[in-house]
Amino acid sequence: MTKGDLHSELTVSRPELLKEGTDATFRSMLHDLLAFSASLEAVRGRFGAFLGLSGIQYTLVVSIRQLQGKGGVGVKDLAEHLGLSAPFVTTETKKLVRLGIVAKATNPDDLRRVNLTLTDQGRKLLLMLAPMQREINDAIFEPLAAEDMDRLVRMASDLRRSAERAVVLADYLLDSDRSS
Amino acid sequence: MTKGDLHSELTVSRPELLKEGTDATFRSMLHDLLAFSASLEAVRGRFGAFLGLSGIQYTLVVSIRQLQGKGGVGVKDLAEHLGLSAPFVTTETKKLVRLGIVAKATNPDDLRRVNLTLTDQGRKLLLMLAPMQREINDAIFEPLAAEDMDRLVRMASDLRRSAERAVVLADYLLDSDRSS
DNA sequence: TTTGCTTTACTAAGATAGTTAGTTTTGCTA
DNA sequence: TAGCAAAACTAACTATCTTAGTAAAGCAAA
Repeated sequence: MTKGDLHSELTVSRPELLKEGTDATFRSMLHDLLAFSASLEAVRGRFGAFLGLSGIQYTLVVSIRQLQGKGGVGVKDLAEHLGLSAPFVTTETKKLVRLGIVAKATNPDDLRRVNLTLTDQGRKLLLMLAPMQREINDAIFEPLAAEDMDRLVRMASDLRRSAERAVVLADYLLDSDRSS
Repeated sequence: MTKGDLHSELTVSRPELLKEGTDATFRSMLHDLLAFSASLEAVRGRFGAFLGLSGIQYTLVVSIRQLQGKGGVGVKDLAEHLGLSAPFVTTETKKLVRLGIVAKATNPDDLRRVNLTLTDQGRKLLLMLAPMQREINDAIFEPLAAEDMDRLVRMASDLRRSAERAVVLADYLLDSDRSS
């Protein structure tokens, strides 16, 4: 079978990933990437546990800090930033408000909106976590040389965009398959 | 604040990631990596949908094909390969057996074990999917130059290992924090 | 200015993707 | 051969997330 063969069983066609005619290297790399991201999520869960939160609650707290700017961030913007549904953000932030980590106020310029901000306690919690984060994050990226690191920053950004496009493409292919 | 300051709010200490004294580059890279892996999972879900399966069922089918070797793969080995619990693999593979995609047989050499293999129909399904996979996978990695690709293979492998170690370290830090 | 469409957040209900605990059967070893 | 270990399974539960529908507020056109 050749590279362009429509009936090939190969799951990728880039020659860099086809050693000796198989896509084994590619599959192995994908498996590594998925395992890596599973560990990243697991670490996030540990960061949350350190603060008495679930992993997703930790992510919400960090994102609110990042996005709140001067006046706070809305439910919808926060949901979009994290790729979550707005109702889910509503219910989880309500829990964080009950815990005293997040404050919720109506936006005076648009009464439909809500301004989410961190409370003093929320900021304090994140500061308590920083030393542990530093140790863990350093451990994760320890094997990478300095040049690798710079390249990873760029590659992560490129791959994020191309993978998002690929999801759209997959939806399109799936749909044209269904209607054929 | 200096790099080694125990009270720094920085979440990483590698100088490559500290542009102008902030860890913004690092945080942004982490966000990109997590968004990338979310898209990879989304794509996996589309591959499953193409075959009438959930994302995790698709992953199980592919892993069974990869691990079955001559006589089939056991529930426990499959669960470990994917980082899942054995009971979850039991229930999901039962569904795949009902769908005629996977065959389950008692291992004659050890009656406690089970041999999971793909049926002819299962193999046929995966072959039907290959062209779409090739198109999607090529799209995902399109922005990477050939040298990037080689480096990514190596980095994925290194990062997988170091991140797994970091999870263990996080558990240790969490535990010593609890008991102090 | 009021009619109707859109946007924001919220509640309720439910799906999905897993887990832990406990049981049964088989295999292994002192 | 007694007893511990290992494999798979069942049941019950949990976390994470969605969709559908509702209510209130804003906006735009007649």
